[in-house]
Amino acid sequence: MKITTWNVNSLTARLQHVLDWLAANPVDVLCLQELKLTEDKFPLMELQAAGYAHCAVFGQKTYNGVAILSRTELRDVVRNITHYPDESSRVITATVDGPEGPVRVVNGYFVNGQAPGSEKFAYKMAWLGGLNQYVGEELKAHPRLVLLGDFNIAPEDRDSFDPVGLKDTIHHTKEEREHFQGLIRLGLCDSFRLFEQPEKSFSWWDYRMLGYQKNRGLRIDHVLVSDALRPQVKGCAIDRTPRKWKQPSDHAPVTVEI
DNA sequence: ATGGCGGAAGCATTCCGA
Repeated sequence: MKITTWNVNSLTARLQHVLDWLAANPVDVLCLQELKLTEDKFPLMELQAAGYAHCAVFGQKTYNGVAILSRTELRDVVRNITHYPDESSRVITATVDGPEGPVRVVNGYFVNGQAPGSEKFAYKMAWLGGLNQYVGEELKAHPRLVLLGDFNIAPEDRDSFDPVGLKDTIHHTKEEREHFQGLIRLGLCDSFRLFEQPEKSFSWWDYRMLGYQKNRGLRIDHVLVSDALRPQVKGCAIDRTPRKWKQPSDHAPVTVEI
């Protein structure tokens, strides 16, 4: 089965791109971030017509918002993370049935953090602590687990177009990378790195300064798979195609095959 | 040194993203 994560930067603005991409890439599960809409504005009819009969939505006006779209049933949906009183809609969790058993899918839009030392960075650190605790508990109950989404963390220097110039700036700090490793230590692995990948593989490029054209990007969208799922992962890839379309999201979709 | 683009809210301009 194929599971994709994609930060669409407004589902209202990007619906046609999502539909066009799904028509060409009929994945089983699509996890979206930055919907920027409330659930009553979610384009359920259009997505159901595209084959995604089961949609779990955790929306919010203007900012944030996440959803899981599936061809098959979604069970035990959880909105938000426990142990952290987050006012933003950032995490939605559901169980889907894969060919070799159920898969727990945790879809997150991680806090951006703006700049080290800022209040928003402190929020990012606290939120990441709450997320770690939440995912640890989910893993105990559901060993076959995928944690995916927009992590807003470039885990290693090779995940940045300019690791020297951007050293210790947002997405590149030791503290953020330590939190990423904390998730790995729960018993997860970065599925993208299980396979040979092109040099300078990124998932986000700034709209400004011809970021995409110059491949000045970051790899901040990730699919982490649990130790129980790891032996059956067949591939993980970033699809840069929709980033070349007119008025694209600044993020590319990332797909794992299990 | 800074903003550069793009979306939302809402109608001029600000906030926010990464």
